Amino acid sequence: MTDTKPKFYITTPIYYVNARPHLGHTYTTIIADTITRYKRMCGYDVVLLTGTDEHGQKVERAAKAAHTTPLEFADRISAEYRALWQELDLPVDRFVRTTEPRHERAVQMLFRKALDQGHIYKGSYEGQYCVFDEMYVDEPLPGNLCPECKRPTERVREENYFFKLSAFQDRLLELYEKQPDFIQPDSRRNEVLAFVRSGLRDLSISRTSFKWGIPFPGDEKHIFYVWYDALTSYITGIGYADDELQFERYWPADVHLIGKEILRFHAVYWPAFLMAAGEQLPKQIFAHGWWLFADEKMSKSRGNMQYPQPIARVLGVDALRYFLLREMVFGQDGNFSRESLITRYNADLANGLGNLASRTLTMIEQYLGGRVPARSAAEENDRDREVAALRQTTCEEVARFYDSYDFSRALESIWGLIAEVDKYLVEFQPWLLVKEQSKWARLEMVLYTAYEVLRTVTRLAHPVLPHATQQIWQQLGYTTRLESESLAPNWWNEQKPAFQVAAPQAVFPRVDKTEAFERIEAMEDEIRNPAATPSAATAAAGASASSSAASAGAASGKIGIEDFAKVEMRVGLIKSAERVAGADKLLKLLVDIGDEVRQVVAGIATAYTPEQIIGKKVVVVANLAPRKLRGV
RNA sequence: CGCGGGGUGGAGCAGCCUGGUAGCUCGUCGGGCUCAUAACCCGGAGGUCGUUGGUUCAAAUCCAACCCCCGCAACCA
Repeated sequence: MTDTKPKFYITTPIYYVNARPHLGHTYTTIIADTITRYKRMCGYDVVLLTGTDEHGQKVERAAKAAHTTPLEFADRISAEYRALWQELDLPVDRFVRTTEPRHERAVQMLFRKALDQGHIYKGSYEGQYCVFDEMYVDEPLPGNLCPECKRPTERVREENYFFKLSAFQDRLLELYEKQPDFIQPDSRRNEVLAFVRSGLRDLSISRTSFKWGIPFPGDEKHIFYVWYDALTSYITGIGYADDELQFERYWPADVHLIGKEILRFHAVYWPAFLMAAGEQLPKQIFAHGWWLFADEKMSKSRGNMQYPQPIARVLGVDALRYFLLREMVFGQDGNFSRESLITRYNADLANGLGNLASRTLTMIEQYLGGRVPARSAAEENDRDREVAALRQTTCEEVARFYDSYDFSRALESIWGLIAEVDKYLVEFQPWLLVKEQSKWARLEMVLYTAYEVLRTVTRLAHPVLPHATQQIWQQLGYTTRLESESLAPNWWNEQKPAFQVAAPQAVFPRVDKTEAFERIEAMEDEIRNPAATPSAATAAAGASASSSAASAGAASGKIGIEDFAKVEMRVGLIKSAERVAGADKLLKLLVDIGDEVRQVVAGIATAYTPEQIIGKKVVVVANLAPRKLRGV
């Protein structure tokens, strides 16, 4: 059945597990989700891919610092990403982890094809290497600092496998030439053109200095360069090495959505890697800008890291989506502030869409007994026709903007239509018409116009505001899922069924600015500075960390998956156990959880004696904040 | 000659590619209305569009030079 529909394959980057998901990742994923919803309403069979990039020296080192293995470390962060997308209702069709076996197969397959075509050679390279950025410094003079991170570089001589990037310079330039929209927006395309024209050097695509990566087929000393590995995930997720039919259906990708900082990898390396293997190229690389915070780049050290959860929890997921898509101008950087977030929420969502829905539905309910108004040609005047015309041009315009991923303009256009009807209602004052029976026909025509616009706006805004629009849709009297309604061209001419509206309910209740601000800020602080991590606490104090043994724990209340994902559970072996003086339920346990021996206090003395429990294995929540119990 | 982004009424931005009455949101002042989530509507005040020079009948918009701000260690869309 889906085979009859045209396909649309879209990807976000696969996010590096070195960082916890923040507003930036969320932005990209929200755009991807919005495009996905839009394309589905236009009748496409859409596949949305995201995932986590889990290899590389940085992960290896971060894991070591966290006293864990790279895989466990990656597991944890990867789970955080999945939990976040779930919390924000961003359903992804394919989630690729670069540590999966299928991905390893895909990378090796792509590589073998390039190898067979003679695009890979083994060479030795000696130069100044920046360990941190995992790259060679251009001018290999000893003592040079890394141009990226200004750290000292190390003299490294490596036998590496090289990819003949230099051989693809002309073909790449030809690609940019023939497909001007391959890289969007245009300003980004110019950057890439300049870079490629300046000359491409062959690229070392293997590493031997560390182990955390995908092994080279036939030469186990080597592992793949992280970008060769990571980019391949775009084909892993649609069956490159496993499912030829699926791969043929969905590849090439219709758009790779990325942030501007990884443009070179996507616009230069990736097409070259694919060309070398004889695979088709993605149709478009779309690079968006960054969110700045008070004009500064988001960064941990500045303490202005922004997380999406507080916004979603205080104002709702739709408010977050609306703000991000409305405020960021096409291809540029955007400024994030809670002030403008809340202002936009109140002005556009509460006073704009929410209020229009409320007043329209209330009047229909009060004046027409809830019956959906019908159009009457006899009562229609020029002004009505003007609004109807605007309704149609808005539909067409919004489709164009959505098609070019210009969300701020699409939303502006939709909101222009909302404002038009607010004006229209004041102009014809249905609340006065209702007082004279002779004007009831006219009244219905006015309400018809308002209803039509509200219906239109609800549908148009659905890709951006999936939850609120569904609510309004039901208040309009529909029982269908809005996502299964069409946004394909000319949908606006379809007949609407006759039925009763449902009771109006506020979909975007106004919020008190100060209060909302403070709530968001408080949650933000909590995420930024979580209670001291257990490893840090034990290392610093060498003292009491208390934790609950799962066998004794009884969860009270329900937690969301996002909370569960934060819980780090470890299996530990109980080394010793003793009763806690002055408490008849508590046992003090020393539990070996692999990289440390943790002291745990558990309220299980009534069920187990110390003798019984020594040597048993238990599940421990390893990242529970330490607390003193009975002085232990 | 490092790269990139930007300088437009109090704040945040659009417009610049495809020159032709300076627009939007918020704020502010005054008025209207009462269906609505103290909302909505109308009107006002407020800008020589960073500077200088050039092209042109005409420049925020094109060209040149200059000034200023921001990002370019890590995290990182």
